[in-house]
Amino acid sequence: MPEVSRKIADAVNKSQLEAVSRLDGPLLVLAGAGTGKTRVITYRIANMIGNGIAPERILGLTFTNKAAREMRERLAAMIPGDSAEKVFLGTFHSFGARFLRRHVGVLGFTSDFTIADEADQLGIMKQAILDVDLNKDLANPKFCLHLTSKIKNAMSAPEAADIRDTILSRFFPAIYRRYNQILKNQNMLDFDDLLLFVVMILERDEQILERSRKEKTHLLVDEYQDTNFLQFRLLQLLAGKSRNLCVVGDDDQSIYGWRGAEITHILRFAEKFPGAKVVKLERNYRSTTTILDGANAVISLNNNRHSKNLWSDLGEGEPIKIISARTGEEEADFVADTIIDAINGRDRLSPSSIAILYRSNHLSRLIEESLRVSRIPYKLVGSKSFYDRKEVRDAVAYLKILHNKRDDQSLLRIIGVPPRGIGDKAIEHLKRIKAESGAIPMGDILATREFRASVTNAAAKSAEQLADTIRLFRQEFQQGSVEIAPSARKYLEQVGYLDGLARMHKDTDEYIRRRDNVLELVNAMAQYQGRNPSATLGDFLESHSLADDSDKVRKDSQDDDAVTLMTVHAAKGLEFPLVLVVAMENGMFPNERAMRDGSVEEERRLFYVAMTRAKKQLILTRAISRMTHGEIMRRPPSPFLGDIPKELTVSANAQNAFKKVDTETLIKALENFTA
DNA sequence: ATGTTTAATCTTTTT
DNA sequence: GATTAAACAT
Repeated sequence: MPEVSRKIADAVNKSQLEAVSRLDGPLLVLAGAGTGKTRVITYRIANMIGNGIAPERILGLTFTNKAAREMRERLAAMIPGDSAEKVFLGTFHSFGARFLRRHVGVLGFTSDFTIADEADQLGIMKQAILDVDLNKDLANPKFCLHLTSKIKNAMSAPEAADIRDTILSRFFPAIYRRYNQILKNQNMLDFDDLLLFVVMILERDEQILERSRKEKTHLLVDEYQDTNFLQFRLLQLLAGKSRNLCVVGDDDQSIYGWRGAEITHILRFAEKFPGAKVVKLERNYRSTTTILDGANAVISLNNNRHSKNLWSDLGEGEPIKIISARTGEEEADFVADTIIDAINGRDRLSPSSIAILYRSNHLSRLIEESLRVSRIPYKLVGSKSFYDRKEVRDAVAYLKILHNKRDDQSLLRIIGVPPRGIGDKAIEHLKRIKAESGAIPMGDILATREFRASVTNAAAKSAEQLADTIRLFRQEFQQGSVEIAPSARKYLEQVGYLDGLARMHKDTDEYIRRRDNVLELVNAMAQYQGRNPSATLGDFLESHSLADDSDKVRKDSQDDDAVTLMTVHAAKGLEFPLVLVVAMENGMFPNERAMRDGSVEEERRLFYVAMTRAKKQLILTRAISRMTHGEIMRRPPSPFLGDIPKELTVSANAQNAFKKVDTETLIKALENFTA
């Protein structure tokens, strides 16, 4: 076994040391919640470098950008020089994107491909359905995208899709092929292609495979329980015969089954990589025994799991609170009151040490209102983020068409925004000519005689202007060594978008707000280039496409010290002294639709993740009735609440928890007192 | 072609 | 309850 530096050996416990020091061959680290997983990974990388493995040859894959960022920071603090910079640490998808920029040529794409976002995918799928002449009532575009993703992730043929509808099952293969063809025509890849194409190239091309294996000799994967088939296959290919593959994960925290993740990968790792060493991390450094025992009791009801025995020596602490409110509003008020008490009361918690978790995004709304009324600073992770605003997406589309002239989706998005005399009719002609001509980019059609002859003078004129401006700035950006932010701003002005916003919104406040959002995007570009001085527009767009929830944080105040609101999914990997989980009702958590898909165990794992985020105190709240779809719904409490042993919990009603005295009663009481 | 009103459709989780 | 598509009026 390789030497481990004294500094590292002193910083880890016995089982952690095993995981850190065994550098060759397959290794599975089963890391329960709060057992120092990130610590193990970073120390392990430091140990690799300490033992002479070149940092360039280490490939660390994660599922979120945030996890990658965190690891790099911790690594940089640990090892001297710029070695930490040289390790590839990133998401599977960003690795795929980087790999494909080099190699995607063999599949007929060019290296300046763009990544299709959800809106692009939907638009392309709608077009594909239209192209195969199917009545759109028969082929739901969203459902088709779902099927497409499943097919790609399983690397199977569209004929193998599991479709009950006989008509759709007959047409789906054609739709699937047409969808991919449109993507290719536009030099675009969807998210799944980012993984699929890497695997295809590695399987097909022995030389690239050998070269890749030599380049990355030591692989490390975080959150292995979330890998899907493509990701598994990628690891298998890259690991090769040397199989220097270390995967870290916790089967109990597998919560992405709906996205194709297969828990069997972690359950059967030792079968797929015979001779694999297995290290279990069971000592929890995070939570009180009350919280841990509660979480263990809940998760032990699952059948499909590695047995494990998580323990901590952090003391019993407070019991788990279960609070019933009459309505969602009352629940939200209770949450705000609890937080005020935690901050100002004897606990003196800082807002940033408090998290409010929920199963689905829309549940944040009521809570937000209460927090605002109570003037509690908060930040919202994910959900309707800044980047989802219409004006920001429009601005991004303007930039995308600049970078990729074949991106028809972006052109269609911006051609009528702001209104410039090109309306439905002109767009019909544009699409018609596109269909007749084959693969000519729509942007080029704008300048053709046929198009100009088909539409009104006004439309032809502004189409020409639009095409000219785009061409002009495309050249500017292609020259490289451009300061992307100022150029982007100039472009958005000259193309008439910023002025257009004013025309589109008579309400000046709204106009200013939207313009500020667009300028905020420009600002984000400047910051991006500040971090990566040689960055091009394409680089910015890629990082924008691959951004995840943890990159999308909406702050309600400038204060960094704020309460965090997020979904349980977004909370994975994080910890907080005080955690509140809201909407603990049957149907909400566990989620009704998820239950219909038969994934009770995954819902339970999700609840396990929620519980194990808490270090000192866990509060679970529910509302007896709640507004959903605009009508009041009564729901029974979540069955998960009953799965927690009674001796670990205390239950109460929200209205008794914080006695609210309105001013009138107070005055009366005072009067009585003075009298 | 564009602006305004009404109807409809959904909210599970996301790289 | 909020966003988006479709229908209608200017």
